[in-house]
Amino acid sequence: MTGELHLYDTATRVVDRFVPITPGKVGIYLCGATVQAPPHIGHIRSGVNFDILRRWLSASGYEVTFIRNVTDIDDKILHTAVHDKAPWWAVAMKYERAFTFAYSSLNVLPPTYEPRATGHITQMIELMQTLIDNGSAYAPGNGDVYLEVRKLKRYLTLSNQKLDDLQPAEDADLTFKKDPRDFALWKAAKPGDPSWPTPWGAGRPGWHLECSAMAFTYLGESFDIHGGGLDLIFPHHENEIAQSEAAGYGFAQRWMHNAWVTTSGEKMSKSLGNSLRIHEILEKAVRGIELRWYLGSAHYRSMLEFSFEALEESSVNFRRIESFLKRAEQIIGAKPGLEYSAEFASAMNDDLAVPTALASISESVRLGNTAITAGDKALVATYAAQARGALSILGCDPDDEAFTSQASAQSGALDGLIQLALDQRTAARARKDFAASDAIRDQILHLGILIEDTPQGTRWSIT
RNA sequence: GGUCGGAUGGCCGAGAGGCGAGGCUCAGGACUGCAAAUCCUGCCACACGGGUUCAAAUCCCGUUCCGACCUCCA
Repeated sequence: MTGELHLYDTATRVVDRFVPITPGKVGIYLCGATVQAPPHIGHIRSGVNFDILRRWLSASGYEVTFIRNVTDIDDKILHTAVHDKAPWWAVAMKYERAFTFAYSSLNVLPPTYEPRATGHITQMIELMQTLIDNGSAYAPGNGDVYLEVRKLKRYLTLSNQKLDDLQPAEDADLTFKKDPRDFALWKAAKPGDPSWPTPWGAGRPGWHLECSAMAFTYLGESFDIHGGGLDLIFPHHENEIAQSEAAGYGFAQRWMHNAWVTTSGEKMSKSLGNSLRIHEILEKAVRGIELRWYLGSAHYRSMLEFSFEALEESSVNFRRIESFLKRAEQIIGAKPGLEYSAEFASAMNDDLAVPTALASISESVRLGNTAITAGDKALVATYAAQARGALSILGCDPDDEAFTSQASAQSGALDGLIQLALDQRTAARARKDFAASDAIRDQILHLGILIEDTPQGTRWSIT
């Protein structure tokens, strides 16, 4: 692959060269969370995958505008609110915070802007007005507003389906719809539900409208990349396209969809109850940086079959790279730089071939370790910079503040105490009292501190 | 019924006509007081049956199994 970025497009099902609308700039809209429950690792995989895309675009010199929405009003939020006996807006805020926590724990960069659906009712009404004025949508008079899908020039172009092949909705309500496949832009208020006034009656947004309205507000009529999970292709993204194109917008030039995290071969789903929550994994299993490494390690279009064994194995792999960087830092006497190899770049340019990019990092680490043995400081610095720079693009730089601030609290005094024990042990080894030195090593290991003897002296790390 | 994916070594996970990705595990070696770490070597896999080709994990035909979407979904 060349030095030019190539990306897959769900609409064409082909990997081709990425050409932005405006040279040097990229606008991305990512469907973010519907804040109805705590985030599971599938949600955050999507965040991580697109964060890697964003970081690679930035590293490649693009100025990226990254919009990731929060859908803070929908049926499930209202149901949860009733169940929890809490106001719907409290439910939405609670889970929005949980998502924000999960994103930041895994070093997913905050979006350029994070618009909430409820903050864009005005823009939605404007969009609906446009669609009604040009005959694409209709308000039957009960407060609902529908898009008339039979009138569209094209529809279902992403999922490549035929309108008549779709399984008819079982509960299609034809009281107000002209066609059972017409979808709601706006839903009339029911007693007790939150509502906003519109020219067609009080109500609340349908599911798809907010993304079209917000993408237009922040990225304009046409923008470069629209992303989301595989399951959003239909109906969500099809309906976004329908609304936006009916309004005369060019909308997204490229569609990218991340695949699932699965457990036992099945999609991780809220309804099946097999979801793995981010905070549970961080409490029980691994650090944030390791979870990120794992979630980012498979290609974004491949299923990732989750298991704690695989997560642990992946973490072992990561710690090897991390420990190389630590040793390299000691030897060169400074933080390694932030470069990346040509192999890494060409892998990333090939539709973000992270697994291949990972192989190039392993190569840098191996060569770097050999350079350490050889005592070649310049080479150590070169390979350490390659590894660290590549890690940084994947959002897994161990020296990134996002991670160091999580761990550094305990160091300080501990450092001195451990040094005391190490001095005792070094003295014992000097007088060949190996029973004593091994006893120190064993005892300190029980406390979770690993001691290693190297030609450069004894080093320790927290296990 | 329609649409779309997948099946790769003990495990994870790339690749998409020839030149054995990478990692983890395991075994052996080097180094080491011993460990650990590191490096080296080894472990020749592509669901099944046909076909095309000088050459197939990769292309074609068929089969089996698994999964996703079809108006809640990352």
